[in-house]
Amino acid sequence: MNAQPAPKTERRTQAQRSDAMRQRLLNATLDCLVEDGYANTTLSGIVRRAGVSRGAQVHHYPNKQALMADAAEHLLRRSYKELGELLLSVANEEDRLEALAQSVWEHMFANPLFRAYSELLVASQRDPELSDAMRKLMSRFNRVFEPASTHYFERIPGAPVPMAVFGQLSAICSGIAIHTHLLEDPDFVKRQLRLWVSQAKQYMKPVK
Amino acid sequence: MNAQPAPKTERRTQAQRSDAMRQRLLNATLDCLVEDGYANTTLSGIVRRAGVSRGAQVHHYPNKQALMADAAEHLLRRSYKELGELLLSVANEEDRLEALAQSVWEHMFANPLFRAYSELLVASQRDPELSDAMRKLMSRFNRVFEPASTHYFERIPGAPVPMAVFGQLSAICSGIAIHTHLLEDPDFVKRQLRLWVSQAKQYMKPVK
DNA sequence: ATATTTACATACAGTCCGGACTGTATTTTA
DNA sequence: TAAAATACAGTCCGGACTGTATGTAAATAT
Repeated sequence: MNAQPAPKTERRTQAQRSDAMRQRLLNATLDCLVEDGYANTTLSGIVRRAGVSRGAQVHHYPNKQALMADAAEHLLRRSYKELGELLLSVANEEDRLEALAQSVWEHMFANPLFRAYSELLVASQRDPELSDAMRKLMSRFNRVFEPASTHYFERIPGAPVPMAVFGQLSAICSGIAIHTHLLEDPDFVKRQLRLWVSQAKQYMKPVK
Repeated sequence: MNAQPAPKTERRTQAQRSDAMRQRLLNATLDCLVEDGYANTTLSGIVRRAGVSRGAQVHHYPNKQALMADAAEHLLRRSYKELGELLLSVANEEDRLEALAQSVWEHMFANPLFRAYSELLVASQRDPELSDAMRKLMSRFNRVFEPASTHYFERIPGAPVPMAVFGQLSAICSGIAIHTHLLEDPDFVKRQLRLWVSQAKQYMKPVK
C-alpha cells in the first residue's frame, strides 16, 4: 500500500543546501552588525538570528574572521548591484546630477546597511583579511563608475575629470553618513548635497 | 637624629591624585582604542597599559561605558585645543584657504588619534551616553569655528556662507580618513584637498 | 546498494571579560 | 590626633564567547 513516505523536506542538491545556508548566515550577520555593531556581534547571536545551529556555521566558516570577510563581500555585492540600477534609473532624469546625488545618498548612504558597512570598515583597520575584501569593492565600484561617468557626463575643458568630482561626492556622503546620528540640523544633508551639485555643474555637463 | 623619613612618594592633594590617575586612565584608553579598536579594548588592557590596578579604574569609573564616555570628552577637548591653535597659525599664511585645508587634514584627520575618534564614533551609534559626549564636541567645534570663519573669511555675495563650505571640508576629510587604509592612490587626498580649495575660493575670500 | 563524502546538530573545554567585593594606604575633617 | 572619607590594590565569580570534538542525516559516488 503506502506509495512513498512524503519527504518532510524537499530533496535539494548539496550545492543548493550550502548556498541557502550561507545566504541565511550572511544576511543574519549583516542584520546583527546593523543592530548590535561589530563589537557586540557574536557567532551565537548570528546563528540564533539565522535560526540554525552552531555546527552549520562552523562547517561553512572555520572562524569569525572568515564569516565577517564573506559578509563584507556579500554586502559589497549587494551595494554594487544597487549602484548599477541606480545609475540606469538616473540616466533619464531631467536634472541628472541632482538626481544622482539624491539617489546615491538615499539608496546607498542613508540605507540601514550602511551601518553594517561602517562597522566593517573600522573593523577592517585591524584585519588585513577584511581590508582586502573591502578594497576589492572599491576597485569594483570604480570600474563600474569610471566608464559610466564618462558615458553620461562630459568634462568641461580645464576642469577636473568627472571621476574626481564623484570621488568628492562619495567622500562627502561617507563623512556625513557616519555622523548622521549626531546631526542636529535636519537640513544639513540637503544643503550639502545641493552645494555639491552646484559645484559639479561647473565641472561637467550631462551627455544627452 | 633622623629628622623625618623621606616620603617615598610626594605628598599630593586628593584632587591632584584623582586628576593624575584619571589622566593616565584616559590616555591609556585612547591608546588602546588606537591600537586595538573598540571591540578589543578591554578594561584589563587599559589598566595594564596605564600601569595601575584594576581597583583604581573601578574607583573612578563605575563601568566601561563611563570610562569610554569620558575618554571621548578627553579626546574632543584635545582636538578642540588643536583646532584653536591651528586656526591661529593659519591666519597669517599667504594662501589662507590652502593652508587651512592642509593643516586641518594633517593635524586632525591624519592624526593617529582619529582612529580612536572613528572607533568611538561608530560605537556611539548604540550608546546614547557616548552620543551625547560626541554631540557636545561638535557643537563646541562649531562655536569655535563659526565666529572664526566670519572673522577670517568674507562671504562672496550670492554664495553659500563660509560655514557651509567648511562643513563640506569636514565631511570630505572624515569620509576620506575612514577610508585611508583602503586607498590605493597615494595622491587621492592631495587632489581632493586641492579641489576643495579651488571651490572654496569661489565662495569666500580671506579678510586681511 | 553500499561506501564515502558532505551538511548539519549538539555537547564540551578553555579563555577571558566585567563587575563585585574586601582590604590597605593616604588624605581630609573635626 | 582621632575619625571619617577618599584613593587605590588585589582577588574572586558568574557568564558569555570561541573553537573543538563527536555524532547523525542527507547526498553523491562507485
